[in-house]
Amino acid sequence: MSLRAVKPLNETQTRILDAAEELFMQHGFEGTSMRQLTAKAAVNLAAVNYHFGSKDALIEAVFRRRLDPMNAERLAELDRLELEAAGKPLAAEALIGAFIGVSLAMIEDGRGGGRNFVRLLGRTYTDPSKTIRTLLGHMYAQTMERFRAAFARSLPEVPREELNWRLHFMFGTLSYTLAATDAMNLIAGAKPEDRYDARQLRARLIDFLAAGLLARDAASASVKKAA
Amino acid sequence: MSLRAVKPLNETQTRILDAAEELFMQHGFEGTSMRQLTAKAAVNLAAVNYHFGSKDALIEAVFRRRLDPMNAERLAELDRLELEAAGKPLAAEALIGAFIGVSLAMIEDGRGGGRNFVRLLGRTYTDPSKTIRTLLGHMYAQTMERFRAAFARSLPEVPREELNWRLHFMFGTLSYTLAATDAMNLIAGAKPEDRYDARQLRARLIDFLAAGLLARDAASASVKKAA
DNA sequence: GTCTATATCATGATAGAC
DNA sequence: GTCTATCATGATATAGAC
Repeated sequence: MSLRAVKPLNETQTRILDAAEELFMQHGFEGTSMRQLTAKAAVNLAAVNYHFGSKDALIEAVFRRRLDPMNAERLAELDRLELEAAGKPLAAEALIGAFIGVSLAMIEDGRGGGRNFVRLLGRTYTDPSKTIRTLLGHMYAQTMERFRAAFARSLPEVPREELNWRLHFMFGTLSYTLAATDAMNLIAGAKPEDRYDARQLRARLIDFLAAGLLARDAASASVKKAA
Repeated sequence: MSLRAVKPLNETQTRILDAAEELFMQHGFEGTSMRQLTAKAAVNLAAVNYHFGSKDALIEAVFRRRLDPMNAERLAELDRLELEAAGKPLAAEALIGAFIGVSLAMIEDGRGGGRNFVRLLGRTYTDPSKTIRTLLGHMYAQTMERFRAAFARSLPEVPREELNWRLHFMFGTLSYTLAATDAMNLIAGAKPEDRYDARQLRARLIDFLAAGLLARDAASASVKKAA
């Protein structure tokens, strides 16, 4: 939860975490062995258990190292926006930008491993394991609640339940976009890599998502009639 | 590729495939062992290798059993829509509905295992394994090309590259929505299960996605200026 | 703190009886 | 087609030397 509960990491621990986020991204948690992991990190086989206790505890540490600062940054940006707005509701575009911008900026952190992490994160949002889901749920709890409330104030004309769904869709789009940062897998004529420019992607996503969030609410009306 | 290349399955094979799509969905491909799988299917440990040859071949069979008919249905619906339209471009809403409807209908197939499959499919779209990605790419190739062309005719005012991105975002939303059919994981106050009604979800998704696909193209214009 | 060596168990695959 | 038994390998984790 708290930011300062994180102990400083020594070099061995950092190398383990870096290797872990790359291998977990490539092969999943269960598909990555301690042997692969310690070999890639160039540390001893026993080092993971010594420093983290177990493989599960390592998984948690991988997320905690990046996610706690990322969410702190999101909240700081939301604070800043709300201070500027002086009580007025924020534009949906600004809220979307504050939420997705932090992740997207990391796509371009190739050497520092941030890119590996956000791809891993994108995949993990859809991980069905209860342990993982609970872990992510806790790490995101306060951030999500603040943003949900801010979106509700920004879009008072969208019913609460409809808004929940649209926010769900928004996370889906972000999650998939992060997970697939090396290819538009299914789009036939699309070019990969070189077009994954974070700034441009940010602008495209904001346009797409803002339009979706603001869509005229035909669905819930028509279904209410049918039900 | 072709539909009729699929051999009829006996009961043992069907039980193996049903167990596989549930376990692969829950624990991933590498996290599922043959022992778990054959135990759940109530068949002998050697049966997978006898009937399918290997674990990898089983994975392919799992996707082929459902995906080939699903894509055939998508194309049939597209044929039907284009016939009706008699040469005129189709509405984006109709195209979205034809593409996503087939997957969404399977969410409600609890007993038949269709729900397990679409959740698995949602996860697999973001699987980084080259083998898996190539497999899905091949299975979707013709379908994607036909739909991409139809969307391009439907939305002539959206530049080709921008449209590719928006379709990418659309698959992301669908993928995540399918993968997370038991919970809006990250949305705090949201209720799960009982609200995952396929018809309502379909309407909500079409509204959201159509608005996104049709969004005024501010992003690519502003970035072109900056570049 | 780091390493080697090893304990213990699970894995995918197959050979061969029925 | 189904089964048991088994192989070779690789898994996580730890004990104990340095």
